[in-house]
Amino acid sequence: MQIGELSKRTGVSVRMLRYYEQQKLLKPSRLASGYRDYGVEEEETVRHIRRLGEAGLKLDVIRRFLPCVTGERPDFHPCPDLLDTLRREVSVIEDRIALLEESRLDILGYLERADKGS
Amino acid sequence: MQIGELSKRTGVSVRMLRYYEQQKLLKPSRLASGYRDYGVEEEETVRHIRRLGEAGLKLDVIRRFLPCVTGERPDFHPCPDLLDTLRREVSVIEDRIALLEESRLDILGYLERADKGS
DNA sequence: CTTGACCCTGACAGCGGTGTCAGACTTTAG
DNA sequence: CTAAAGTCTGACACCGCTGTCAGGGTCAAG
Repeated sequence: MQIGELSKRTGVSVRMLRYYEQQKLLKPSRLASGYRDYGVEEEETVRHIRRLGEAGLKLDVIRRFLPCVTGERPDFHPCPDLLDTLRREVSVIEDRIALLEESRLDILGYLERADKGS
Repeated sequence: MQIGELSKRTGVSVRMLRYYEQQKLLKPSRLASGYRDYGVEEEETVRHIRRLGEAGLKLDVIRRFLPCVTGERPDFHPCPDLLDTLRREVSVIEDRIALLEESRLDILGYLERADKGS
């Protein structure tokens, strides 16, 4: 599968797919033409990247984490500092969720009042 | 209260407090010296800004929303497009929460496996 | 009066991420 | 063969946000 196809399937721009490769998150093989050639599993990998990125993980953290997520290296023995990073990341995510829920209520509360008032 | 004090109380850098003003989110009065002079209620306003910003709202959206949040204008009659923006924002926030929870489980799941494996 | 802490404005720079453009090559369809 | 669509690399530029620095004023304590 080449890059345009993967882009369509994942909704991630061609630009960003190339960027992910530059950041060593993807390593597509190349056709004789030089075109990138992605395997089917890369589609799922891209979704993982998006999810984790959306959660606020920096790409360099994702890069280290990815082999575990994709199961590419189930035996992967991460260095303790990655584990620490991830544990910290989890609590950051949890804080973030809490904040989002507060904000959500802020806005919903206002919308409700606005509905009543109109 | 001047800017350094407000910064200490809110944990928001002096730089950002000035930036918020430039973005019309705060309008402190000025002392004869030209120093900014914040009222006590601004402290709460700043926390609101942070919460909403953390939730992904852009400052220009927050700017329009703020009068409602602070109750500065409880009678405020927002234009419908602000309401639309906010409704959309709520669903973006909800999507974001869902994503965060997925990511959280991704990471927790991995950490658990790593603990077992060690 | 001097010193140090605080404040002012304005500019520059960086972050991670993203779009876009130019110039060149490849592939596919007509 | 030709034209259109897809791809390649590399660069430039912007976004929102944030830090930092320079050059200068203000204020309170010694």
